Amino acid sequence: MKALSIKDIALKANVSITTVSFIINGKAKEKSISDAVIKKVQKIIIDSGYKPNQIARSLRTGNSNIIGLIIEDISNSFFSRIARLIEDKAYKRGYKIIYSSTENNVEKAQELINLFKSRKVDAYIISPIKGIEEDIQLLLNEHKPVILFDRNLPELNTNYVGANHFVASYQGVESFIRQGKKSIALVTIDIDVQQIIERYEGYKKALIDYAIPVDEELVLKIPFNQPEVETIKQIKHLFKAKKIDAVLFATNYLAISGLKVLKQINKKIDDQFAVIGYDDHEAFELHTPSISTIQQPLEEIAETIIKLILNQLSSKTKLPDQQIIIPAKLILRK
Amino acid sequence: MKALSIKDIALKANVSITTVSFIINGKAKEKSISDAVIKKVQKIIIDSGYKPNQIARSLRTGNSNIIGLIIEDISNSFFSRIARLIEDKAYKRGYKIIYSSTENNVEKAQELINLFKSRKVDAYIISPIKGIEEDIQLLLNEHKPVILFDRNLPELNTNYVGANHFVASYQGVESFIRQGKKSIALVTIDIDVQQIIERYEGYKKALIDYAIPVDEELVLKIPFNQPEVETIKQIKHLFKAKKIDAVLFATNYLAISGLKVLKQINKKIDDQFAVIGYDDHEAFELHTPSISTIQQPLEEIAETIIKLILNQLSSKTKLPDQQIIIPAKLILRK
DNA sequence: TTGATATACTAAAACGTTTTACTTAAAATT
DNA sequence: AATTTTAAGTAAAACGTTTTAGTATATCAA
Repeated sequence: MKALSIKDIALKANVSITTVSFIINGKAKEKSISDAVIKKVQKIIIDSGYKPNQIARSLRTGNSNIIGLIIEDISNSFFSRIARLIEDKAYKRGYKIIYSSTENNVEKAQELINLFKSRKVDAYIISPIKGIEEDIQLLLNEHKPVILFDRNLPELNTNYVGANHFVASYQGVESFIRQGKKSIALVTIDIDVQQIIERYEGYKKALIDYAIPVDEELVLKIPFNQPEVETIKQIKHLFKAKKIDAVLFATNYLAISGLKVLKQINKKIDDQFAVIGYDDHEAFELHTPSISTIQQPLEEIAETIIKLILNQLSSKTKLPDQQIIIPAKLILRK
Repeated sequence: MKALSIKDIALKANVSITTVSFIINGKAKEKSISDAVIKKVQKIIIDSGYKPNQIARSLRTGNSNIIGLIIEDISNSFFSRIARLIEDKAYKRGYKIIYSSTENNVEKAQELINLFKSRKVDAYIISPIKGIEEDIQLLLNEHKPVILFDRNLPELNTNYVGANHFVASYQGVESFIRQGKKSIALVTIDIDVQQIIERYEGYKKALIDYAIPVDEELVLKIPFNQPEVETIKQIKHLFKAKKIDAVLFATNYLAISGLKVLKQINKKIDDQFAVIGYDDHEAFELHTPSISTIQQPLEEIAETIIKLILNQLSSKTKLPDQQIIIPAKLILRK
């Protein structure tokens, strides 16, 4: 049983395909189709359950009403939450989102961009990784709206929405210092992306501003994409080797691993030892004691991204690029 | 700068479009195209960076190498983890996944099915809700492979992959009873889907088998989709109103809410009070004490789903429907 | 030498839309 | 009465592929 086509509808209504198309696309008035015909065709469409073939439509028009979302890993709660928010907001405005994970793998990211490109998505929301600058530049050359988020690629002239990681990280460390901490560790990730570097810079700047010597041995850079057991081993080693009274984790999964270590070595979080996580996670609030964290304003980030996209899609001329930095919030928990 | 088309390649190579198409699709040998021509065309394709337009391809062939995944909520870790696994496995076999959340909203689910249908996805993986039986039946009528997972719709003749919730729930309660618990609560969700009902049935059966009277007041059915504050209120009320020594939560987010309540009312999990969650969650392991849980074998579920789909896609005849029930595992933690 | 078969390739239809550039008749304007 | 404008619609091209049904030449078997 083949699906109905516009031809079938035209046949049934005894009008031309063109007329049906005009009616479907709301151009009936402007193309001076009579009310009687409009009514008749609309009734047939409803009764028959006809749905236009979007593939044919896309082939003809070159667009799709679909926005492609490329993220690092959908199973990370930061990304899945933001994906959900973006999806909701886009949906309300008549756009669908399709998303896929890169796993921080350059080839996979490139393939995804090509997949989305060949599917003619109207715009791209990308949490990028180093190595895909050229591929993104190609999108920009084709005048496709591209919004980077979470991580910026400064060499690219496009839009970016992200949190102020430098300030957030600075404030986290500052709060440690105000509690009288002196030996403050940073567990971060060994990857050359701007937002991670900013977190490190914020950490360093705070120490310097408060005249605390920066000890590089207190900075643990976890290799990217390594199995969690390894990460746990390294964090455990740091905690044992150095006398530490506070630790800032640069991502939520590092913090989760860190909390597992604390549990394993039976080290308590208390007046002697403080922890701040990043990006929040349900486990943080629930933990005993609750874990303070640097919270990115997901709702606001999602909203900003969607607004930027829609502005661009509705404007015929290229809008100026915007770099929107949204403050992150330090949530202190006891 | 328009994208290259097959026509451009044909022109450059001084051959027909047909020849190029055969070469692209690996049919050159079978269509007896000479090696020299194959080489020449392939070189031009590589050098020019030509990528076939998938939309045109889909329009012509009616398929897309894309599998549609429809889930309840991508921000729920059960779904985001399984989405990630499915994505990985499909990707390795040359299929892409596009996914979207229904939020348990019938209309949204229907729209998504229509979206995917109009995008000509080759197969559907659906975590269904009541009310979309007809829409799914339409897919089946069109002979599209459909795999339901997590929840079954028994009135539909199609494939299903899910965990054995009845047994899992039974075993959870049984383990409570073996610990000497008598007043065992179930916090579940008020929704008419099979896998949730099974969890309730397993709970009841275990109590009956061990001659413990079933007290309906110990079963809290949380309305679906209500804000978490409400849920917390209701659980708090249950814990205060009744003398309870064990509680089984029927989903991971209910367990999370329950743990928040325990924290708020400062009730400890210890020899006097036991908790089992469902579907696992990073917070469970990290919690002090760690929370036991009923773990669905995500990896196995994902693998089974993909296998079923690929079998169907590669078979010309309709394969018999399969209902695959995979045991869930009770993970006891201290 | 003739008909069959293999080799090497191609023209054109088809997929289902949108959109441009018409046509035809009626109404309005001069 | 002749011309212009408006109303109501339509034919056909175009989007970029895949695939069917060829064609033309060379080779082979009888």
